Amino acid sequence: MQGQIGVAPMHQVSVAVQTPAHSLLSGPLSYRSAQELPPGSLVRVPLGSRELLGVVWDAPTPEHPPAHDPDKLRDVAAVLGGVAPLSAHWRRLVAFAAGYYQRSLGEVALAALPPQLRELSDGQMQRRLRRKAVAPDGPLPPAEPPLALSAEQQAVLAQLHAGSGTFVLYGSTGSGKTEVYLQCVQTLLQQDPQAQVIVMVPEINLTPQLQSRFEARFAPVHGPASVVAMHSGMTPPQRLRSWLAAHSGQARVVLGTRMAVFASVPQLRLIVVDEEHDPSYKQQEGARYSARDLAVYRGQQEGVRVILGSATPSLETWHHSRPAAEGGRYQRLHMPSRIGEQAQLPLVRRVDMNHQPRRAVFAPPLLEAIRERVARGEQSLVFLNRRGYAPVLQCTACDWKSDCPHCSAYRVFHKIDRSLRCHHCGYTEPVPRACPECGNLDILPVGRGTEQLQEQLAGLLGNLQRPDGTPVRVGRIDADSTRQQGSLQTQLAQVHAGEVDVLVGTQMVAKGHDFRRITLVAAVNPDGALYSSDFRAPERLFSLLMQAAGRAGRDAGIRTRSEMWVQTFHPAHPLFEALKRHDYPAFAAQQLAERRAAGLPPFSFQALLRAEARTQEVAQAFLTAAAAAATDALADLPGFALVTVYPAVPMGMQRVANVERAQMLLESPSRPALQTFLAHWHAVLHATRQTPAGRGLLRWALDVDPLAI
DNA sequence: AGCACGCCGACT
DNA sequence: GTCGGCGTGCTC
Repeated sequence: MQGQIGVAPMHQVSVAVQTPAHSLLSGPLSYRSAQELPPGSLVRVPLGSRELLGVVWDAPTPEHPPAHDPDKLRDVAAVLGGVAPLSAHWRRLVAFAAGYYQRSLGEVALAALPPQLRELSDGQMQRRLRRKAVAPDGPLPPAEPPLALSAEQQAVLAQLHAGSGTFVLYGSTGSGKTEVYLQCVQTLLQQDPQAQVIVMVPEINLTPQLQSRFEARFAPVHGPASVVAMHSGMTPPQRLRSWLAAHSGQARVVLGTRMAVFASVPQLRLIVVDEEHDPSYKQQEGARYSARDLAVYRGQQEGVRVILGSATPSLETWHHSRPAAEGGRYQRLHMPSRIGEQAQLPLVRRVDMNHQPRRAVFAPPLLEAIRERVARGEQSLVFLNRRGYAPVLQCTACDWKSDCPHCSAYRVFHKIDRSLRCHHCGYTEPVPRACPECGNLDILPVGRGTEQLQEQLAGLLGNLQRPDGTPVRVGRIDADSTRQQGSLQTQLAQVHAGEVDVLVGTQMVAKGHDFRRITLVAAVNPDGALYSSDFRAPERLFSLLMQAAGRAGRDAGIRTRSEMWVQTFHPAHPLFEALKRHDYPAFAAQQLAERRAAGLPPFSFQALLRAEARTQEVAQAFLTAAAAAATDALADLPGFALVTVYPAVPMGMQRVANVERAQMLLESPSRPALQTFLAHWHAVLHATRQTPAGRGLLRWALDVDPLAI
């Protein structure tokens, strides 16, 4: 390299490398290169004493000269020649995400690449690329034929093919949304031998099921590597292989979780976001992006269709899909009917807990209904969104409770291993024999979780027999029972095989899994979300209950109409009224009216500044100083007056692992005004950290479009 | 954020 | 005398 100085002209390149947004090195760094490197090239560059993977961004122009002394630039160490440069579309997506979510370009760019790319040299890379794809054993099975479509599905498919832009596929659980995705993809892949699509699901758990459906349909036609998965549960080599297959155009379908929105897909023709309302699409650390929102942006940029599918769309999406005459930007497609012989939606029954025996966990009529199901050989699903045996342990003599010493939360009692576990920091201890405060031997569980429900149900149904004379079995599926790799799949298989009569579970079982023989779903205690301080709690509850209800009665062979039972102290609540009618539009209209009146999203835009420190005072002092600095430094910005900065407050979970957390809400009716404010605030925040108000601060972060406040 | 350099306590 | 604690400061 050095020998070429003065011989070959040296080029200057800007390179995005992984630098945190907090440091002063937030933009791309400048390097010298003997070769001219097209934007998007992958390179290795020296930074300090390290050598890092970087992405060539744009060459410095006269308008944007390198910020650094040109004589002190270091040379690009290596070019990953085996990998084609990342496209301008990909770079624009990354740049947009970095700007919108207030993170550094390099951080977003590198997070969007498979981690193993950072470790491989060009030589290793070339070897990896030369390795032939493993030939499948024997001939491929014939492609699974497409299913016959209902009239509704056909109409929707026709509109998808005729139109362009962003679509909302609003269809009940069981209305056959997946088949619509499959056939839409099939047509696109047939039309264009290079076409590629991205299909996203909210959770890793849901990928195997969908992947096998896509593979059965497309692998025999387009090759064994035509469908690849992309999620964080894969090993680094698997992720690299999928990424390269997508980047090289070999993979035609990229199926994955939110990270898949950043996949390099050169011939993108469609993005599907299934269950688009699901909160999992929002990344909750690092760059806090919404994969659903980025999918819509990416679709617009690349001029390809985006399908947002849900039975209960997010209110933001629903609002955007109002009629175009009212300002809607997405096209709403509706599939109201369930397909198959069992076309009815489950009957929703509300149980007024005010009129049930006091302290009853299960209302007698619900128990009776479960017993009937067991006797008929049908399955029931009991849903409670709280794992463990009891959320807190309490002393009967003094006021001791099972607090976590490191967090502002109770430790949860897990009877299975007699432990007290903090669900926030993980701190676990054996249950004390006596009260640690006063020595009293009577310490009692308060409230209940899935473990306790399972135990109580087993007790209440204990004398019951299944039709074949064997005793009733009560199973449980939650994050605790599925901790082991593959254990969820095993337990689901047991449920499918009919080994369990009553299944107790958290929201994990409400999402996406088909239970063919379940004819009763019960929500034991859903009232918590009705009067929550989180304005999105009702939306989440409605969606969860609709999804849970959708688990029931998907087997055409079962003749009894399935039922969804809701135990509540507020049976007349509008949320349950709408649920009873399966009336999402009514629920959405009511919620949107409230949001409009209160000036909440989607009628305003929000961001949170979060701060962490050893003490609450230090965390809040930083936030308050940051707000004051904004008033001083940003007052002349266009739209400044449209941004409301609320006072700093402790976070809902105030202390986690001995770190105090505080936050400050920003709100504006104008997204551009909020964006302008945030973009300029960044430098101010950085400077505020250096002032006395930033002393002792552990870290700060911005969350744009936060889901929970 | 890494990873250096740098200046003070308990060990082979 | 050195190994190592983590406090500031720099990285194109």
